[in-house]
Amino acid sequence: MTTIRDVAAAAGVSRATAARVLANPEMVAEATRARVMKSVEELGYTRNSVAASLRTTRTGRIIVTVPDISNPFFSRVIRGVEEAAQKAGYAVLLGDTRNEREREEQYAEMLNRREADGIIFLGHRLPTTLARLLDRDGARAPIVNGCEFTPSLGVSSAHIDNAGAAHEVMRTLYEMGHRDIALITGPDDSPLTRDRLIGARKAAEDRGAERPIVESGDFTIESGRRAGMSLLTRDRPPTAIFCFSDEMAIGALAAARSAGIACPHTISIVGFDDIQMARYVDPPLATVRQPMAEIGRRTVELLLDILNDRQDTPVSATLPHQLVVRESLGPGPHLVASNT
Amino acid sequence: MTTIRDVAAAAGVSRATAARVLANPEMVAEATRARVMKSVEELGYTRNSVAASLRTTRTGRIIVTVPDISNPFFSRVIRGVEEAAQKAGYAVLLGDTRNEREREEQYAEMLNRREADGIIFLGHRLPTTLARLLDRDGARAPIVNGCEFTPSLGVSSAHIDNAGAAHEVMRTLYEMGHRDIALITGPDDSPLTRDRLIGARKAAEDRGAERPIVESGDFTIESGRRAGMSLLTRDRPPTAIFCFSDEMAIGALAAARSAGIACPHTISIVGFDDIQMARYVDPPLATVRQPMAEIGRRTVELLLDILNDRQDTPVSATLPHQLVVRESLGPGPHLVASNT
DNA sequence: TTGTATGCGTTATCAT
DNA sequence: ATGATAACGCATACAA
Repeated sequence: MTTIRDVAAAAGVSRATAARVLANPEMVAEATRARVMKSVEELGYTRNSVAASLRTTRTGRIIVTVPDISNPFFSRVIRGVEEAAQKAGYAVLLGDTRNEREREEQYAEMLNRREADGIIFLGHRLPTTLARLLDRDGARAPIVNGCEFTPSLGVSSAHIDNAGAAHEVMRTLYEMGHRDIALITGPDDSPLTRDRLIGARKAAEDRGAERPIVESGDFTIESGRRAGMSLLTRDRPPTAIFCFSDEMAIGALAAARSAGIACPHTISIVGFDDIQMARYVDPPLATVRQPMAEIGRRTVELLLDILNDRQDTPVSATLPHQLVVRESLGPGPHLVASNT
Repeated sequence: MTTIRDVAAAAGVSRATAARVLANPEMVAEATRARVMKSVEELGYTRNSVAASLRTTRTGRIIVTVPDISNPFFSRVIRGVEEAAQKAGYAVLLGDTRNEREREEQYAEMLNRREADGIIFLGHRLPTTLARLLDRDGARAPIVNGCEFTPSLGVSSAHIDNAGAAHEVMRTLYEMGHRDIALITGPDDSPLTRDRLIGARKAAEDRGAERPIVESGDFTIESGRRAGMSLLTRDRPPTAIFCFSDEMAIGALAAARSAGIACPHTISIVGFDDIQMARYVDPPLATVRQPMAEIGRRTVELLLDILNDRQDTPVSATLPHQLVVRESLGPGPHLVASNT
């Protein structure tokens, strides 16, 4: 491989000068610069980023861990991450953790080995390696979370107002005449589930309504189908189901179809995320739109702020969500009564 | 940061010995080893991978570029890649190229800068940087393709028999009594489109049937919807549409629904890939199953073979596909006639 | 079994 | 404006 040495030799200058042409061209005389550039071209020189990193202690990489890259919500977030990172000159090291703690730790360890400058973790578990780092460096540790926010972690995060969004959905369901409402949540230990649950229950309370029935899922289609089936075969089934992910809602939709229960006529279904598929299923799915790419971009910005010493206290970036009403949401049995 | 020097000093041995404990423990005396390990623990030492890479010229990373990570087909392939890479001790640098040549080149350049040991590109365009490398090192260049195979490139690749699969779909459609068949293909310049087109036309020829009508899309839902709409509003619409991706098929399904055309009664629709959503749409989508994760894993194996000098001639790995018949595929108008 | 010494290719400091 | 030179932290050939 050709090194800066070769270039310098070919151009008849010192290594220092050759290096300067590449790093600070304006510091070098026009003629010398041209000569060096010519050698660079001729020899096909490209900088060895490993050597550069050793010297500068910067890798130009960020790690991003995600519970499941094949989940359409996360893949959109990742797209935002990649876009922002690439624009800022960073490369993305992708870690699919499959929700396994061990894999989360493995990727966190990479930060210690200096394989990357920082880490963005999507998901709710803070690997112990990162906790240690956080302990030592506080808010200056290059760690950012996406989607789930737990203030006590002391980590910057980009997310929506999950409690608020869930509250809105429930209020809308009540206004449309629904009283028997069920929830299909995410895993019980996730702050995201917790926040939405808080918002949903608060709405019931505000309304003086019964507490919603709760089934928990894991955000997958299949878990939505199962939970949906279980809800729809109850003695007194709900008239509306609010799912904490679109994929689960699509599963619930499939459950209703196979049980011969019409949506939205007999059962209304609302999802969460507004993945692309939401508008193409039958009936089109009402949902809460999350700005997925923007969440991804924002986590990168938060991380860059830390890396560039522009931030020394954790930031909680709340991005706007939007309730998207589509045909899967119809009036409930109490609509008239509640309107008069 | 604590380095191997600190560890050596703390343990009262030379740097070499300390380093050996970590790399070749069996070469070091039991007692010394224990002493060194103790220092490692106490000081919280972790190897600086950048320095190690500079010395060994191995990064332990592979680059994977993908046209669109939010495409469910690719995200599954990537999952397979990540899994296999991680298992082999490699990390994955993800590049979402958005089908833009410039971005493809950018990621290819990273190989030159030694930011990774090899590259897997999903998509059909070979960046010029890689072409140059291939020119120089032939089959020993650490470059592998996934999904699309063009023998002339001289690159190892993992994929299915696209022509064969398309042939099978068409044959099945004919056998079920369809005569007016339309195709919604991918981009015209992709070998994948070309191969499937070849297979489909061959099937028509073998059958002595008319050439299928062709609309081209770009694998997205929206392009499928558009193409589907255009096909369904023809003077003499087809009775079956074979789409080169499930997402386009789902778009076509939506088009049929909005046009009031019943599937499968009036129009049969077949997709390609068997993404998870295929079985949950209404009606469930008939399709060709591709072993997505396996394709991903296999590309990694092919790359590792090159990196470990186990392979010096390009390999074309053809993985098995499977026609999956579901309700979106029904009998055509000529079923009885053709059977008697 | 352990230690000494060198170099990987940069970047950056300090002279000139 | 340019050059000489010293790290960065590790791995390893060679010597002891």
